[in-house]
Amino acid sequence: MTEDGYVGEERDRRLAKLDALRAAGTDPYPVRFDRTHTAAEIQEHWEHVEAGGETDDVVRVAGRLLLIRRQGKLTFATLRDGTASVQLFVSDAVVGAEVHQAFDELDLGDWVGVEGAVMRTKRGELSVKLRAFELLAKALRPLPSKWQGLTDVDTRFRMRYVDLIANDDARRVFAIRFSVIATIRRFLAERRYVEVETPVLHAQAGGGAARPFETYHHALEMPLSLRIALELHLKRLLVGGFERVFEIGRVFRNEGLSTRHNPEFTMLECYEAFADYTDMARLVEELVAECARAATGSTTVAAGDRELSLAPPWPRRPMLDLIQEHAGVAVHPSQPVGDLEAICDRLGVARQAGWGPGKLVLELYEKTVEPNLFGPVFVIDYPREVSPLARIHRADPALVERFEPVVLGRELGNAFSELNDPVDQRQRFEAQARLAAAGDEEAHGVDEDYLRALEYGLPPCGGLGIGVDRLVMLLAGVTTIREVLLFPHLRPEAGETGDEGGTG
RNA sequence: GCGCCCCUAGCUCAACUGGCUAGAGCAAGUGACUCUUAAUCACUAGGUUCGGGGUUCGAGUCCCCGGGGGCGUACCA
Repeated sequence: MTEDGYVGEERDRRLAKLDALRAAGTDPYPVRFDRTHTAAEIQEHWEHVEAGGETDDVVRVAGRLLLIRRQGKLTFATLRDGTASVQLFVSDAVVGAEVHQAFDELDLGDWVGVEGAVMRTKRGELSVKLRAFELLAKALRPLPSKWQGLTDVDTRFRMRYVDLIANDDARRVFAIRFSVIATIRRFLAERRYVEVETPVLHAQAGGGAARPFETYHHALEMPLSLRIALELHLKRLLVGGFERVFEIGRVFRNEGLSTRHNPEFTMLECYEAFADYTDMARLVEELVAECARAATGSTTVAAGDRELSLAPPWPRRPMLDLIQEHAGVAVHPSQPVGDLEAICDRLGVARQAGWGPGKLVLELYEKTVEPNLFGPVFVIDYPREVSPLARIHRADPALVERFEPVVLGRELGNAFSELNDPVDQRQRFEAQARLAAAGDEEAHGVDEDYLRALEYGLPPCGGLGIGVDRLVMLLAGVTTIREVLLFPHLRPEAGETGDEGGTG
């Protein structure tokens, strides 16, 4: 292949400039720059300056050069930092032809630091009237088209740094992401939740239904799995006496990729002693509304051509009622398997041999109800069989106290009144182990240490998991998870691990 | 995994039914220009059409193999 990312003569030209700068005694990569203001601060503090107005207020600002408009003995340039943009006004009359010439040697994409007085041009653009400048870092590669930006999806994700330079929308989406995560931390801290970090490497993956990534510890000579959930360690901490804990952490699931699935993704899980799933539902609706307000300024988000209000309270709807409503059938996980199988077949819901009644009911819900739920809505009370970590429902032993918040036909998370009976938990684990032995790669075995912890006493508690990436997608109005991940998983580029640079 | 679609200059896109030297805008180079805003104007340069093979007088275009990506589907958060 050609040299990776070869960009033609332009790069050679800029490399030659580096040599020329060094020969002239200029370091193209100096060590630091003292700035007095960000671009946003300049825009804000000098907003009052009128068109054509000059000030004696000298500022030092640094950023990347995005546009240059040369106009004879004047040059206008657009400088952008992490906050905003500001125009640079360079005039022979101020700095002399020599400095102006040196400024014009800069290329689009270069990082520069400048010093000058704040002014506003006759045409009304707030500007820094350049007095001196310093190249802070030379860019060797040209920026994408200033007008069309970078649209090739593969390139945008592979070279996210360029995407962030070129596309306002990429920066908007990640600003929402950072705001959501900061809001979660603040929201939970205000409610006396403690943030903890638990292991990523597990001897036994558990806490969810998913196939894990397997790895190997050489010194210990043992296989390890990457975690698929945070749950079991966080509940151990409640045994230890923490009353409210949460973790925002990366979990890993060895499954297919799609617009909604990345092999690693960010999960929030939190657990609260003495609470149940009704408390967690209130927590979720308030948390999501607060994230929406903080990230977008509103609890209303656009959903295609409709508007979706996330303002609490959200309706609570039993799963079995919803199936009755949407599919027109009354089902219950205590019904004989054969009856439920017949219902699935009649409704065209695909099933596999060996599924129990709970799994069949869940499947009916997922196929006939969930895609049609605009939301937000809490779907409550799940079959016991498909919820091995949830407490049996106080009013119906075939169900558990569990809910999923559903928005736009997709679940945002999962929560229960946690199962804290160690004897019941052992039976549930053993049922899972039988599924695993029968070939279910998403079922897991008996976690003896977790059971031992439960035997020391887990207080009654509510637990919650939220897919943070999905929440960000919702608030940012994007439809693929890759848009909300800074570096989504991609196959390696051709030649990336091979004999790259064969011609270079 | 499976199905359908896409890959042309640094970026964004053209190129009829297989037909002349693969074009354009931006970016780049040279020149002009003291209030521009995607500055403008003139000129110049820039291509392994994703890679490999094949069919054909002739392939960006058709066929086969491979690579990467997108969408849908399955599983899930």
